[in-house]
Amino acid sequence: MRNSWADSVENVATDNVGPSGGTGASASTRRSSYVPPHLRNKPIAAEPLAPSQGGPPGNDRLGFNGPTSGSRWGGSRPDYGRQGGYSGGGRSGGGWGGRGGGWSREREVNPFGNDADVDLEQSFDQENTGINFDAYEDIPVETSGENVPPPVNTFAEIDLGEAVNLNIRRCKYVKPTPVQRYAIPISLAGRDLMACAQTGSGKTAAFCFPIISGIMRGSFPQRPRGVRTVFPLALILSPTRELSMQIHEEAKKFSYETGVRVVVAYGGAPINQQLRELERGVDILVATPGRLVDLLERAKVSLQMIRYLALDEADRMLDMGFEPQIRRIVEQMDMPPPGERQTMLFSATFPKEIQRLASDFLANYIFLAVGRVGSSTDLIVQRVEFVHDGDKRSHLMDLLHAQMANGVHGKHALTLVFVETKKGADALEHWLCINGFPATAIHGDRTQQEREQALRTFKRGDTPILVATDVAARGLDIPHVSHVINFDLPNDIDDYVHRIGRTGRAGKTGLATAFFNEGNLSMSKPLADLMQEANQEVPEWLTRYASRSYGGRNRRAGGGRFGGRDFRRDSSYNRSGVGVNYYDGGNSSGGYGNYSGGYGPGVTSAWD
DNA sequence: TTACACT
Repeated sequence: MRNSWADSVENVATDNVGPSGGTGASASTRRSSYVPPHLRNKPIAAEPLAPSQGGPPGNDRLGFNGPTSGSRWGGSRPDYGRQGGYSGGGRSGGGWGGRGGGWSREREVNPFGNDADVDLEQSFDQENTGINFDAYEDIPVETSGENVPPPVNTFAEIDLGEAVNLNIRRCKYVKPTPVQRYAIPISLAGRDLMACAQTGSGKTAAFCFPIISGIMRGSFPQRPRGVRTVFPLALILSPTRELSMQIHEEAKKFSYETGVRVVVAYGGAPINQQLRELERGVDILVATPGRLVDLLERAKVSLQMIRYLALDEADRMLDMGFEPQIRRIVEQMDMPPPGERQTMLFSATFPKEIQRLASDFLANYIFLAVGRVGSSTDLIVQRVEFVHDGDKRSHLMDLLHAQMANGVHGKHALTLVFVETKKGADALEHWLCINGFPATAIHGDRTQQEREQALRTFKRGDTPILVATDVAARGLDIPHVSHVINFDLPNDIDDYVHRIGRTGRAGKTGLATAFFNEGNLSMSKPLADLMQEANQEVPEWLTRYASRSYGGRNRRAGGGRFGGRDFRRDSSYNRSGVGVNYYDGGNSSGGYGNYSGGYGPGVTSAWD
């Protein structure tokens, strides 16, 4: 049902974010044969498997047994340096028929919906991708580290395999985003990676594609069977339940009909259903830390077969609240150490002290910084207004009324309002509702059902205003958020960066308004600096506050147009200062000669 | 000090 205001914004917000993830759709009927998991990696017999052959016994749910060999991708890649990695390329003639396969005989739900294959033959124009590639022109990129693999320009250049390539087309991805262009070759080369890139710039695909293709072509020892413990090959951790769900949804699209199984586990939901999913088999586990620790303690999951570890929103995962849990998972359970697994850390912000912590998890890693696509660029118009606490509600009301008067609201113009506390979120939601604004709220004191419901009605536009705590600050991809209001400013500039990154997604423009008052003095300088960097109009009064330099504990991760800079380059972490050349400013060649593994000479001792 | 992360 469309009404006039919806029509009026239709032209403004015409993003198209690919196919919706329909559920209940039947699997493609084209799939005529099935290669069971326990045969997929068998040495290849002379004849390909007949459609009717094989099929696991009903209780064969731990898959991938038997000696492994066989890669459909026989060609060898240039070796970019990792010794003893898991990139099992080089063999030829193997394969499992390119028809997918899987852990159980049940049909895999088509995450693309019924009609996904219909237009596969059409040529894709950029209108369909949901990503405005023009916005990616001239994105500045920095890489550092030893022997950095060169970026690619097209998916065709990347050897991800037929099945993944098909999913890329189903996703209507025309060409890789900047972070994908750099991160995928790095990851395919088996290298560890620390990457700064705004979510919404294709980060999830950047770490999922290499993991999926690596699992498909890799050879792994037989996973124990007959026990209630499952042994995933890849672990993806994220700081919130909703973000884990979102990663899971995406990963299922990327792995459709590849035979690679993705399972999600998070708290607030009944554990039994998650356990059942796990017991049906799992290659890639997406999880929040708390629930994963629970599963590990119950010995339902073992990490001893982990070959890929990805931390999304890695700086959050390593900050005070999360660090002990993450260390426990990564260092104190049965996960293979750095060097024996491949580790990828992604975040839009990477403060140096967090980089230092993170380097414990990495071996000879490459640092990658992709200029922000969605936050401190001109894609987001940032405004700051001086509003006393007592005036915030009426000021918010003014903003919302003004929006409505301009026709900027409705299904395609959602407003996300960030507050500091859970109580504050409830209070503001209630106040908005009794004042006639269709609002809902999401925060950690609501039940998981309520949280998911809130996100759903917000996305659908049924409640086009969402009041949120920082639970919604990171990573969530909510199309059509046209306005982010920082009703309460966060205490940390990086949190601000993540919050406003909920708008201006995938190359589209957005508006971010912040309410500033005496309670936010410590934010004046970092906020003014950030806005300045982003060519935003900085109000004169904010510059005045900033020049008085309050607080000062608010670090900017890096300068200029980047979300961060390799802390190994910072001389304060490098006492010796002797010609350590980690850094190649032009992302091209040369300049790695002095790097000798680990963190490099003079660096390891810098903080111990 | 808050928020997030398991029953």
